[in-house]
Amino acid sequence: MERTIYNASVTERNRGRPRAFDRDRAVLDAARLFWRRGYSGTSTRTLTAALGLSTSSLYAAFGSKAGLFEEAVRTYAERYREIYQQAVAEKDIQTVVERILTDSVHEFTQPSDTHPGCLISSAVMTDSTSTLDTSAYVAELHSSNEQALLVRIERAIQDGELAAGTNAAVLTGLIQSVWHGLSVRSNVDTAREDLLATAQLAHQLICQQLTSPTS
Amino acid sequence: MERTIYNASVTERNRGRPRAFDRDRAVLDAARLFWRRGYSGTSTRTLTAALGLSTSSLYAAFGSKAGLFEEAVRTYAERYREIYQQAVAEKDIQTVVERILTDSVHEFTQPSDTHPGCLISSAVMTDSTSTLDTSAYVAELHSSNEQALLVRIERAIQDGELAAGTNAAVLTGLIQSVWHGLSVRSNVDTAREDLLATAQLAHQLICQQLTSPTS
DNA sequence: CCTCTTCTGAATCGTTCGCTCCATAAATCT
DNA sequence: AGATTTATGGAGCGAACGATTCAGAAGAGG
Repeated sequence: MERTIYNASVTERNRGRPRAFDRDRAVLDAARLFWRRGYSGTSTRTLTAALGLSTSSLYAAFGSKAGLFEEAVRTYAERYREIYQQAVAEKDIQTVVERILTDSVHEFTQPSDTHPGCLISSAVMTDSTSTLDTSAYVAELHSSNEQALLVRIERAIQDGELAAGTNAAVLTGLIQSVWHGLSVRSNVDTAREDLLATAQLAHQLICQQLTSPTS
Repeated sequence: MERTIYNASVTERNRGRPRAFDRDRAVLDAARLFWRRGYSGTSTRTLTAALGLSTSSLYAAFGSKAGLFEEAVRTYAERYREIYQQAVAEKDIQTVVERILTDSVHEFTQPSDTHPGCLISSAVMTDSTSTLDTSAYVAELHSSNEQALLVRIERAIQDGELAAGTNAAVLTGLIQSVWHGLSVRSNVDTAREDLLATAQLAHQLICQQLTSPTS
């Protein structure tokens, strides 16, 4: 019945009084707050104060606190999906592994005023107060990324890029574990160069050993 | 002034009406709730309902919601500290790595009625509403564990157990990343055997390659 | 100009929050 | 036994929560 389509970045109909704040910017700022304080830990008053807008503006633009949260999550989730998709499209498996890890680290540790860290692994899953849809979406994202990587690794094994005995599922699990671990450490304190060094070492160990079928 | 020492597991003075619930058990149950729903996401009413006790009992036993949270965190944190300390005491570095990863996975994935998963990496850091003391404590714990591992790895390099060129700090960071990643994945959906396989592969890649100085 | 549409600010709704109070129950101590 | 100490259960406190409402402000279309 109600056709409240909380308009996305580009306003289609520009009649009426124009919005006084930058919508995309508000989503980014909100994401950073949600990431640092969790969903329940971030009140609407905190949001409106930090974003510099009033309650009614927030609800007019996003419908609800959960709506804003979901949009923030989706915005960042798609970045990680893109990283995976671009990575698995690489020609050799070494580059695939390297890009997944290092590109993600770069994404995790972007200059703080535009980036909230990895909202995806941490804040979402630990707060069941947030909408169930959102956690399902995030679970699907991880599963999707993992699946893409798994398929790519299986192909690499068939192509002889990886040793024949390699267990594709287990290797995928390891890379995913390192990825999640990098995400966690980026949220705590760890410097970008340290994370990159970790990514580099992981890439090196995985590729140098598994490419030579001397196992 | 007030000497409210919310008595720990063993009651020293057993005068007065005895407590009707198992205090330790309540801490475990509370930890599981905090882990799944976050600090702000877990209300005192949820806690009292799940733990089967009344508000006044909870506050008499733990002082406050934050007090119960802190005790839950510390309880589990000490388990991980112990895993690290026992692991770094092992004779050869291969066993050190293996024990840190596999023992932690076992701890992460204990039968669900007694275990909350890794409360430490996730729920605590993402909720700034929880006491600042707690996050500082958790940060110190991670730093302490990492330091213990770093020292052990440096010794292994000196002893020739690891290749001379090995960068101890980076290797420590990788193991920590895998550890955090295993923790995250245990919180989501991943089966114990998959996590163990990841731990095993990580151990294998790290040890087989770095022990032979053919790098 | 006027009308239509949309956004803004303030007040405020009902609910839930963490927490306290108090009368009562159940144990120990003398 | 009585006195003392501690735990329980229920009612309810003030504050903060997410969300709503509405009169007015500010643009666009005619």
